[in-house]
Amino acid sequence: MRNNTMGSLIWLRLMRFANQSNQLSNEFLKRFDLTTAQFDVLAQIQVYQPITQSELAEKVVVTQGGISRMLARLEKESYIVRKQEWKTKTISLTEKAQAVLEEALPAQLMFQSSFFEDVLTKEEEKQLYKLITRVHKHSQQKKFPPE
Amino acid sequence: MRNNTMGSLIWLRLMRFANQSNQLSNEFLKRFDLTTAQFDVLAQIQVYQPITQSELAEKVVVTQGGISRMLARLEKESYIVRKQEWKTKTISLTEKAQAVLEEALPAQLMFQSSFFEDVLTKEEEKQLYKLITRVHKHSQQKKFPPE
DNA sequence: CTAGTTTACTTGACTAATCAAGTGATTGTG
DNA sequence: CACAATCACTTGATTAGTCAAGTAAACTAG
Repeated sequence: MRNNTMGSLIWLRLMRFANQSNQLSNEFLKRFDLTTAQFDVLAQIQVYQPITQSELAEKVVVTQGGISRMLARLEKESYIVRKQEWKTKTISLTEKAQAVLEEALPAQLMFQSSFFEDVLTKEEEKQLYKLITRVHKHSQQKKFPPE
Repeated sequence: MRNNTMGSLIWLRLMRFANQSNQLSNEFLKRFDLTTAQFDVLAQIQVYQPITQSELAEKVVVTQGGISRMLARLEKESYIVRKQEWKTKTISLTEKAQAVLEEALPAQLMFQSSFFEDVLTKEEEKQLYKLITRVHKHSQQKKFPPE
């Protein structure tokens, strides 16, 4: 019926795994009162602060509108401050966010790693990273799929 | 600064790729007037119809509430019909959905495959599938992360 | 036969995203 | 100098999902 190709099988697996691990990550981060999306944004800000909204949007691969809303939420929870500077808004972390990240970041890195370390050898991890990186980079070139 | 582990690097790549390819898939399916999520649900119904809502929710890994809303949308667009049977609602595809899928399904399978076929050898595809399957299965066991 | 439990589904409040249209400074250019 | 274009950001409408509380049918006692 559905003569699945190898590629479509990989795709399904990948999507289901991404979904699943995202949910588990949300569950995990609940103890820090964060969602995966919020953590991702805060971690990027920490690395690149001070940063403008549009730059940040690019880093986390979200539209301008998306980042605007996300930052509005994060500001309401006083994780970040936005300073109007010229026409640009410059974003940086508050003490609160800094403190939360200090705990959450290493924990989350461990958590993420555990998905792979528990079942793959060092060699296999490297192999997987190599393959997924190649696939990812290729997909970025793909921007405009042929009609 | 961020002493990233191999695992956390893989995770980031995987998530960004899942995100990216999901967006591209949405763009691709626009010609059929479908989103990736809708396509996924319709394809599952096609395989398993007639099926109940709760069974379907499990297949596509979404909550009861989520599937309820999704099916309400699909019904409004008359892609599916829901027949109350006892206390259960049995779902099946309409002619319209059947016709759309006939075109969309092979196209989408091709599209998904192209992410991998273009950059990996047959051998590497098998390797990637093996690794991601192991990782995915492991994540399903993981259901309740340790406190 | 009525009361309580379970099952299947819905719904309200929320997070997170998209697109497209709108706002409001800053920067050309005639 | 004024008008248009551009840039950075916001916002309304919509899709897609979550959780938790609610409804209604169908079983399961006492």
